[in-house]
Amino acid sequence: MPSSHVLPVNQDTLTASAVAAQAQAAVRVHSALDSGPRFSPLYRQIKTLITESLKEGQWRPGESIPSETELAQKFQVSQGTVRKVIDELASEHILQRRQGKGTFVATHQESRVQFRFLRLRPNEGPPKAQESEVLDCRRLRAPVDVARALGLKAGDAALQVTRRLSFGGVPTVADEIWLPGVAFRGLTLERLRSYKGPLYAFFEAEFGTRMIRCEERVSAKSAPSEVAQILGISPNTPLLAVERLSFTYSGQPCEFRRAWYLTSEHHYFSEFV
Amino acid sequence: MPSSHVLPVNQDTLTASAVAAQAQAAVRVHSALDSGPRFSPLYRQIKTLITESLKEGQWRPGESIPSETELAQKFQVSQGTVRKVIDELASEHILQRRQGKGTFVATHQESRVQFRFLRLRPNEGPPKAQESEVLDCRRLRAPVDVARALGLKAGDAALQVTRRLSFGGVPTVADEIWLPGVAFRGLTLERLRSYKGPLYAFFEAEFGTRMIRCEERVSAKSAPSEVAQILGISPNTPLLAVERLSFTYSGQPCEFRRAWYLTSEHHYFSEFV
DNA sequence: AAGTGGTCTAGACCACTTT
DNA sequence: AAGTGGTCTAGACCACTTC
Repeated sequence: MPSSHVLPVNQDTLTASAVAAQAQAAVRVHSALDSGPRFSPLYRQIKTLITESLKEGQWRPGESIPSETELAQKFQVSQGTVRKVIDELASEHILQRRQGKGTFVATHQESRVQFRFLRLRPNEGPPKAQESEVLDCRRLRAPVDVARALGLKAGDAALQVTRRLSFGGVPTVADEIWLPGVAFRGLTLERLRSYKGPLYAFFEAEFGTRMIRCEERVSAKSAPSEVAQILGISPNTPLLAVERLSFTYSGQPCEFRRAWYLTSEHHYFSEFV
Repeated sequence: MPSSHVLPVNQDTLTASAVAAQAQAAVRVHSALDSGPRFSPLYRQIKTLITESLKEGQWRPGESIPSETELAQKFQVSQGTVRKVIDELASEHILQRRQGKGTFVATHQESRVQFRFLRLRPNEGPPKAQESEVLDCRRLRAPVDVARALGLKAGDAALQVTRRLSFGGVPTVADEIWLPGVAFRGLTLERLRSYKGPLYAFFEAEFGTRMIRCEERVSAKSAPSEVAQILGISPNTPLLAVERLSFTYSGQPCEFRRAWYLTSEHHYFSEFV
């Protein structure tokens, strides 16, 4: 399995399928292990290859990837098979199709994306203007819980960013963001403050770390005094305590957030099907 | 082949209402040489027809729908077009495919489904056994806020169900469920208490109301005294206040819930991509 | 063996965008 | 006009389930 080339076709599986286009079964490499006839359909193999390319930054966020027909030729499969791959990646918000233009790598730069990860909505009226103040940014050794969340060893280098978010001038969120030190080498308070736009767009543009998925764990707690001070509220006000763990392409955790949401004028919105 | 991409009417194999719907779709001819009104692609028209059939209860939850080849014949399209429709409905959890067996109408009876709408997870360890106590069920006139949520007129008949949920014997959730009176005529405390299984399974089996999607709005509040009493906690304990609005096939709201979650040993889990 | 969903192909044409 | 994604077809074969 040559890892030297991601664009070139995986010789083992794909050229074989080209030769035996009619007899696909011949291509299906049953995983030589004894665990039964598990095979990977072509579109899965190709999805893996394309995901690898994205992981390695071969096509960067906002750029276009090759057309369906080009990819079909490259992988020696039909356009329909490539389509199925792109359909899936588009439904995962990893790629984005634009009819007549091409297929693009999704990015956090777009306005519609920014709202997908902002679950806080005003109880009434339209969304207010958001203001973000970076209070601090320091390089520390990862505490045990942070290290476990990020898949680091306790004591590894980590970055801690503290912020205050306000909506329409009202302080509403206080949070603490933890990042792995190695991936975010060179992050400073100044760079954070000078960047305009969403944090994830900053991460993706400046550090090549693209967040594609995240988990949140929410509970209700009384405001600790430090948090109450930041938000300008009285201690023991009930707040939402939101822990967010974000993941990048590879499924690697890339950010851990501990946030406090004031929900007197806002609420946390969640929809499911 | 119909180059106009309009469904033919096949009277034999369809119910009267389905035929009506189909005829309606057939009217949408691509009449325009110059950027006239948009017409739906075939698979959208077919998706609408199938959704209508589900709405009308032509195939009930848990039952199988006709095979892909049968549907393709009925609608006079290729199997691939039917596949695309079913793919979408399956991704929305409205249908469920089972290889070698057929395609089935999704149901709340299944264990894996029950967890999709239960966002409360233990902070540590595996999920504990859940116990549901129905405290009361009464027929009332809908208060203004409930009426607005459910799309009723204030004062319309409504049902109010109050419950207490416990996990591993620990009271954790107190909620109040509001249902439209007409759709749930005949619901009584006894029937609720005698039914084993998830509430949505009960609704779908006994009242033909299938919940397919819901929205939740979460905030942090101090426990009111009535709630504190039900949960056996001290008043003013911070709780999650969760308002849920559920929708049925047609997009019609069919349930409004006001719940209080104790999050000392549990948290509200949310994942997004 | 028959029936179901799952994968794949090759080719056609449509709609949209850019040149 | 050329290139892109979007829809649709007809047919093949595979994997899984049931009879």
